[in-house]
Amino acid sequence: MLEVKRIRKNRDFVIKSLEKRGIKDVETKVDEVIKLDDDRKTLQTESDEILSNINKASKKIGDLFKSGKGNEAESLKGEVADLKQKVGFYEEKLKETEEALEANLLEIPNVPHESVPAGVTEEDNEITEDWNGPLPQLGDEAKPHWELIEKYDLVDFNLGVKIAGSGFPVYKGKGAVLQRALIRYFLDEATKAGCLEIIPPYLVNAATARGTGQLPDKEGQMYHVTKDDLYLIPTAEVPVTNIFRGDIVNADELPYKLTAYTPCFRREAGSYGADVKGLNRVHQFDKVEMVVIAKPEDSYNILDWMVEHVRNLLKNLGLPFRILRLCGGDLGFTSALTFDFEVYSAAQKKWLEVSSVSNFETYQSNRMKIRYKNESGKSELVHTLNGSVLALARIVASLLENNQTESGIEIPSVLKPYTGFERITL
RNA sequence: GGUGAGGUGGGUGAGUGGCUUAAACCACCGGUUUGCUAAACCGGCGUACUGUAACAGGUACCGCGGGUUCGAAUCCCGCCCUCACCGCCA
Repeated sequence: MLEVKRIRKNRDFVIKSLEKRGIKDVETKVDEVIKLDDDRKTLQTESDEILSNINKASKKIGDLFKSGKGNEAESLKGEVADLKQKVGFYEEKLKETEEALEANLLEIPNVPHESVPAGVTEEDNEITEDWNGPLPQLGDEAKPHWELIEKYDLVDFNLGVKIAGSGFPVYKGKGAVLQRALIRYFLDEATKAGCLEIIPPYLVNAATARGTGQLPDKEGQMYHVTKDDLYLIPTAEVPVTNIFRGDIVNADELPYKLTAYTPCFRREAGSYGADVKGLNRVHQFDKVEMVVIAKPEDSYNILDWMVEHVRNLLKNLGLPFRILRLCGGDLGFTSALTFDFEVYSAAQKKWLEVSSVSNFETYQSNRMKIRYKNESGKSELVHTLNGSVLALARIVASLLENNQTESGIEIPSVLKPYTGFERITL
């Protein structure tokens, strides 16, 4: 959530920036927060003063008893009782105000970065880098990936339905090996780029889900194990960023660059049609994620660095891709700036989102209280960033479609050391 | 799942109702001394809110939430978590 101090300091700028998201009544919401914060301060000051008087009186009572002046002590007790009643009232008010303040803050999304274009739908996203080479031209006999999968027996969706339900693919043979090869390749590249590899828990508690903002905004997106009150992770971002929840990290060690492979579980309630065909949108998919904890002054350089990392992966895989700067309306609730990567899936003739690289600035770290000591020794919130490097299912879809030939599916050369085979054939 | 023990600052760990303003030690930072390093000595060393031009000052925090009391780390109740042993088990 946003920092109240920042809202107070830059009220007009915050309002103007939030309007790029196309949400209503921004000004009202912002001013409500400021008003509640004013109330909170007043109440805090008043209740603190009374508490201070109670503390003084209590000390005095102790002294009076010790020096044998029991009578005076008894009359003081009466005064304290009055004060306690009064402070009870203020404390209750204070608690209500704090809760209202927090509830209001949770409803305000992150302030978009100045470079974010105003806009409502994905049509308004800015293509910052379009594919300037030729798109793969496939012959008439070209098949979409769900037919290729069947032809070469790489993934079995029906088996997944039998075991779990729709949207839970079962990878088989070379399909499974290709999957594993991609995971290893992505992890190796992230490690080479300086990331520490993590294998986190795949189930998380509510506090963790709240930390990265999945709760309360995206509750319906996650699978919930009610018996133990745990959530299946929708992305490695959730457990990995929460490693630092509540910490004051060592400034000298920043930035922390982490990477993790995890399966990702998403309920995708309400999805239907061509969107969910084949591997386009599934309930369980594999992803390698990168998470960075950075000093505020470094975070946008790191964002660029992450974008460059993803660009290189896609280049090395030989997949046509484009990069989008998300507009205000399409930008995630907690993000300040997001670049999406889309690869072209030649048989479907569709662009598929395979990576989303975001800077959350202090929005997550404020909720999670991740801080560091700046040079003058003051605690300051860190910036958090994350990005997919990359999401597997759709990479596989595009790879199969783009690389199909009459004699089989060609494996990109960077993957050959990992797969151990050069093409997928009948 | 059963039984027991326990949760105190960055770490170890003392503290069973008011000289606790959380001891002491370690770690860390600064200083003195010093060929260098080390040692010794001195000082500093939590978080949040509030407050101030900046200091100062105030309040809260000893797992979490309630309660008793003029006063709670300390007493009472509930919850959570950790550890150990047993059972089951990759």
